[in-house]
This record gives sequence, C-alpha cells and structure tokens, in this order.
Amino acid sequence: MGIRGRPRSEASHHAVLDAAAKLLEQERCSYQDLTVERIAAEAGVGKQTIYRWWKNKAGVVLEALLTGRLKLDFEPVPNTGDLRADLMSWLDSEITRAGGEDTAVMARSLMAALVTGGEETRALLNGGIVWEGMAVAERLRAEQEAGGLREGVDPSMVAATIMDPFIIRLITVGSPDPEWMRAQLDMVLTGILPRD
Amino acid sequence: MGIRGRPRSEASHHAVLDAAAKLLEQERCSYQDLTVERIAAEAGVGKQTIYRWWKNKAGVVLEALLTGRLKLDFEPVPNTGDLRADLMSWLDSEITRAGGEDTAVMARSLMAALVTGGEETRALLNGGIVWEGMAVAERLRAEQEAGGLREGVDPSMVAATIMDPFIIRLITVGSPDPEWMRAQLDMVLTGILPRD
Amino acid sequence: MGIRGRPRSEASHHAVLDAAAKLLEQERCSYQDLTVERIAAEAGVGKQTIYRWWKNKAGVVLEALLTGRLKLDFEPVPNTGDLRADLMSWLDSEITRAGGEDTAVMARSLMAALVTGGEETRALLNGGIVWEGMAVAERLRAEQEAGGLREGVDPSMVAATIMDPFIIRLITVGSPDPEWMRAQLDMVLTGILPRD
Amino acid sequence: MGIRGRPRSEASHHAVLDAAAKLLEQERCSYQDLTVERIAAEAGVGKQTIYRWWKNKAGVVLEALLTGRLKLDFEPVPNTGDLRADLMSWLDSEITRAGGEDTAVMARSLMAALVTGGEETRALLNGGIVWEGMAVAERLRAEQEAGGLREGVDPSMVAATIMDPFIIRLITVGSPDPEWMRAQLDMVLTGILPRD
DNA sequence: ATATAAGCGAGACGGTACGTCTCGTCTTGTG
DNA sequence: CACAAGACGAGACGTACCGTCTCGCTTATAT
Repeated sequence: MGIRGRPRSEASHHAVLDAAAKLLEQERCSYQDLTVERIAAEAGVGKQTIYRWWKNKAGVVLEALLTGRLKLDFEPVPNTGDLRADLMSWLDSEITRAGGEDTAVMARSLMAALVTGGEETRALLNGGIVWEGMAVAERLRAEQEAGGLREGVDPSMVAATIMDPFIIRLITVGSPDPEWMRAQLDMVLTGILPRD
Repeated sequence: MGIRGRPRSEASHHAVLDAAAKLLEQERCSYQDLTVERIAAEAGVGKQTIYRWWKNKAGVVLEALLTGRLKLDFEPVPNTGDLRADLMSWLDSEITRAGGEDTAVMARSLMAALVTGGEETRALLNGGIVWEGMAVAERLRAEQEAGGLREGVDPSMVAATIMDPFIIRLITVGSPDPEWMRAQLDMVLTGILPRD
Repeated sequence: MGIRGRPRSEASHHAVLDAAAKLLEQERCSYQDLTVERIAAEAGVGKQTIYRWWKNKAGVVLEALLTGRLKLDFEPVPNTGDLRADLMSWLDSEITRAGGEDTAVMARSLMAALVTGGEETRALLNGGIVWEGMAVAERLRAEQEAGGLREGVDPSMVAATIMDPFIIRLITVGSPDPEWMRAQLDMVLTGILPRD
Repeated sequence: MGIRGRPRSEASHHAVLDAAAKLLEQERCSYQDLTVERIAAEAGVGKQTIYRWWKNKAGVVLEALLTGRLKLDFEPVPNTGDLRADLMSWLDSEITRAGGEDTAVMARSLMAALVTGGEETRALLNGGIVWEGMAVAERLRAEQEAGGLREGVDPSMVAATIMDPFIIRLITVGSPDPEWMRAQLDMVLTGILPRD
C-alpha cells in the first residue's frame, strides 16, 4: 500500500524558497522585514504550506541559503601563484563590493536567522559555517596542493580565521577597514610568534 | 538661565539597564523573550521612559553591555610566561564553561541586538567589538611588553583573530570543538606559511 | 467557485458583543473603564479579531445596543386607558429606578460611544435614536389606535419630545426632577399655546 | 496676616480658557483631539498650572463654556409678534447653519466633557443645561409677558422641550431634519391631545 | 533687606490604553 | 490529503495621553 493523499507540491516548495531569496536579495529587505506572510504572498502559496514543511521563517531562509538560492556572494579568489598577493587583492575588491551595504544586509539576515531560529534551525548548518567553505578556502586548497602551506594546516580553518573577523565586522560596523583586514591577513599568514 | 524642566532620572536610567541585564543574565531569558514591557516592569519604570531615551530594546541591551552590566563573562587568561600554554588552558576551560549554554545564549542575545537594532544602534559600538578587547587581548598585551610577540603585531587584532571564530561557533553550533580551537590557536600563533 | 478562506466566526462575533454588554451592565463599568483589551479577554478573543470587524470600541458598544444586548432598560408603560395617568405613573417609577445611577451610567456610556466614535459609528444608528422607539412610543401607538391622540400626531415624535429632555437630565444631572418631568409631560400633552 | 506666596496668575487663567476655546472653535478640533498638553502649549502655560486649578480637561472646557468663551452660538429668535412663525423661521435658519457641522462638533464636545468628566464636572452645570437658557427661552419669555402663552407655562421648560430633541439630533445624526423639527415645534405649541 | 512661601514654565516620570503587526494554528472550500 | 485563502488567539510593538513630580525661576508677603 502506498502513501495516501496528495503528494507534496514541489512547485510550491521551490516557489517559497525562491520568494524568500528574491525578497531578501532583490527587494533588499532585511530579515525582520521579511515576514512569513510576505513570502507566502510572493510565492503564491498558503501560509500553512510554509509551516507544514518548515519550522519557521529561519528554516526557510536557511534552506534558501543552503540550496544556493541565497549567497553571501563572494567572488572567487584569483590564483596567480602568489597566495599573499591574491588574497590581498581579493580582500580589497570584496571590501569595496561589501561596502555597498548589500552584503552586510545579507550577512545580518543570515545571522538573524541563526540567532532567532531555534536549536533545530542551527542544526541545519550541520557544523559547517557557510561563508567559511567558500572562495578563500578554495584558493587555500589549491595552494596546499601546490605545497605552499605549512605542513598540517587545514585550509578551511584558515578560511575561518580570515573570514570570521571579516563577517563580524561586516555585521557590526558595516564595512570592514581595508587596512585592518590586510594587516590581519598578513598576520595570519606569517604567524604571531617571532621567528626564532 | 539654566536648563528647564525635570532632569532625567538617573535612578530610572540605571534601573532600566540593570533590569535588562538581570533578565538576560539571571532569568536566562533570550533576547527574544526579553520584552520592553518586562524590562519596564522589572525596573519599575514606565514604558515611555525607555522609549524616551533609547531607540529600542537593542539600544538598551547594548548600553547594558557597554556599561559593563552584561558581560560575555570570560575569565582572565593566566600568565605563566608561556603564552601558548596559557591560551590553550584558558581556551579549554572557557569551552567547558561555555558548553553550559549560558555563554552561547548571551552571545546570541548580543548578536540579536546588533542585528535587529538599526544602524544607529550598531553605531554605539563605535567600531569596537566587545569581546575582542577582553581577556585574550589583555594577556597578549602583557606578552607584547615582555617582548614575546613578533614585531608590529597588534594584540587586539590577534584577539579578534582568535575570538571571532570562537564566538561564531558559540553562536551557531553552541559549543566550539576544543580540538578545532586548539589547532586554530596553534595555527594563528605559528603562522600559515611555511618557514623559509 | 465559492468564497475562500476561513469564514468569520459567529461564536467570536457574539462573544465580543456579549462581553461588552456584560462588562457595561453587570460589572457596572463605565464606557471609559471598558477597554478593548478587557472585552477581548472577557470574550476569549484576540484583540485583532475585534479590530478586524469593528472600527473601535464605540462600534462594538453600539452594535451591542442595536442588537438588544444592551438596553436603557425602561419598563413598558402601563395602559389603563388613561394616557396621562399612565405616563405620569411610569415617569415616576422610572425616575425612581433611574435614580439608582445605573441607568444614568448606561445612558452616559451610550452617549460617550456616540460622541467619541467617528461619523461612521454614528451612521450605525441610521437616524433612529434608540431610546425614542421604546416604551413611551409603544404606549402612544396604542393610544393613537384608540383614537386618543390629536389628528396627525406622530407617536415616535412625541416619544422623542418626552424622552430627550429626560435623557439629557439623566446624563447631565443624574436624576431628573420628578416635578419637572411631570410638568413637562403635562405641557407636552396639553400644548403650549392657550386654547382659543 | 495675609496670604504668603505668589498669587494665582490671572493671565494664565485666562490664557488657558482662551486657548481651549480657540482650539475647539477655530481649529475645529474635537474634544478628543483637544489634549491638556495642547491647551497648555497653546496657552504658553505649564501643564501643572492647568491641573492646579482645574480637575481635568472637562473642567477647563466647561468653564470656557460657562464664561462665554465657547458658545453653541445660536442666533436670537426674531420677534415679529407671531411666535409660531418666529420659531419656525429661526429653526430653519439654525438648521442651515448647524448643517455646517461646526455646531454639531461643538455640541458633541460639550457632551463629551459632561460624559467623560466626573460627577463634580457635571456639578459645574448647577442643574442648568446650557443650551436651554438661550435664544428660544428668551423669545418665549417675551411671548409670556405679552400674554401669548397658556397659563402657568414655564418658558425654560418649553425651551428644553424644543431644544433637547434638536441637540440630540445634532449630536447623533449631525443635522436635524427640518421637516421633523418643524412638525415637532408645531406639535409642542399645539399639544398632543385632541381639543375637546 | 532678606527670608519664606507659593505659583510659574518646562518637561520627565509611572502608568495604561490604543491600534497595528506578526506569529503559528485552525477552518473553510477546491483539486 | 495537500492546497490557497484567510480568520483566529496570542501577545509585543511603539505612540499617545493622563495626571503627578521635580527642576530653576519669579513674585509676592512677612519679618
């Protein structure tokens, strides 16, 4: 005997995620201004259909993020062979783009979803913090394969070390100070302790 | 001619901040469960008195934080002369304490205040991210004076590099993985690039 | 295709009107002390449900009145065949009852609703002033059918002529002077101009 | 020994009453929109000065009325010798003027003051209902002296009998029906019972 | 003169109701 | 049975107004 009743509408499923992404991204509305009712209206979907499949707004937004409908939208890091220079130039250009506030708004929205959604919403992350697996980690993995990293260094950990302060500043201040970020990058690459 | 009208009641001012801190800290209630009405009631103050002096709940919480009524409450880092060992043992004990969820709840509350308060609320931070100026930075300044840091390294920047990933994990996952944190600390101290 | 969405809950509709009536009548609370929140609580209804269907408190009270849940609660006028005597005795007993303040409070509440509600609230009256269609008008209609009124006299108009000064005194002074009211009744019945 | 301290400022006293009258009359604001704060501001007076001398807003408005700063502003009734015709033409012209809503707004304001002010506010009336001692009563007194009224008829009572239904209609419906008012006037003058 | 006392304008205070908003659930008829 | 629509109970939000309190200042009488 098979399951009874009408199967879940995949059209509605996608429409909801797309609507959430569109509202956050195109309408530039913050996580707070994004209401479940607005998502439902934009998606042409009943509100109950959202609550049937997601725990709450945070769940929708997070699934939109994890399925790539929302991005923090960082460019790939160039690879000229010079890791330090590549990261420096990438940082500069990202700060310029992020200075347009859009990335900051998006970062705050994601943080809001994580912070206001319950434990189970955070569990969706599965331990992986989104922005850490992206552009910088990619470049570092390439460098590692080329043997350009110290023995035993984990590229994703380095990415976290560089990106987390960046994101924190994006969220709190709005646009990170380029000087500070470059100095931090330099410090992370070189190490804090004096060479013996 | 002097100022006119009844002066701002410093008693009420403090009562509000204390009430907000008490509710968040002692009653262990999350930022969302903390309502302006409850703060007012706890402080024995009219709601309008809060809105007269603060833009919103986030403003109150942030001022409570900046005036030291709320802390992320990290212990001082011990100073045995061995920076690496001191930070490692401090990290271990903080992770254990933070594993009790209280610190995570508080960190999420602060983040919620930052993220849901408007631009002007964030401006109160004045570019200083709270948890970065604390325990770790202190220990690093001591080390710097003892000449234990590489030339030109900024202790507060190092603190950010260590603390921000910690806070991010505290917020998103709940309790940071001790292994990961120790490896990250080690990496930051030593540097990413291979010694030439 | 029929109408969409959950239909209006008649249970809530009635519960609100009943609650308003009960609070005004049984709890003897004045129109000012009657709050929308209290009505909602008493009715076991969300505040928004009230504002969804009524413009304001005045609208609720007026509908309660027009649906008979609230009355100014005048006794029927006796009919012994002697109009003048019947009205006189009725007036006397009503003044005694109204002297208990309850009727005065209710009359003030209704007036407050009319006066503080907007134009559209008053429009609910549809030109009919509530207390004018009641006890006195009934008795006068009976008299008219028995041929006891002057040709062309409108019973409801007479009722207004007698009741409006009564209500005005009820509202402003509290309890109308029996002597005054009897003299006024006598005057209205007989006419002001001398017989030729 | 005389009294000590600064005497009551008559300037402020008048300024408050004038301000209340001006706001109600010139700014056409309803009793509800008239706040104590607005009166104080308009009068250039501290709020406490109002509460020092009046019980509440209703007290201020009522004193403004009783001191003639506010009027229901009825024209005098003409006296051509023909009482019926004089009252008829006066009624017609008053209805036309009152149709401009201004009189209705004012009447509602006074009623609101009476109904929302406490018992002691109503006591200020001293049993005299304001609109009843005015134009119509004057004309009737003149007629009485000329012997044009039935023996023993009290002009002020007749005025109440004519004016109260008028005021009630002004308050509730906005503009009384001229036909109705003329018929009522006629009825009151002639009497309800058939001539024997 | 100078102290004492009350009134004054300004405006913050505790309190409370307002009317709006959003959440997450419930209840229709339709496919 | 899931769906769109949309009303529902709940309750926080931020605003408005009430009537009181607290400043520094002014204007009197009483010493």
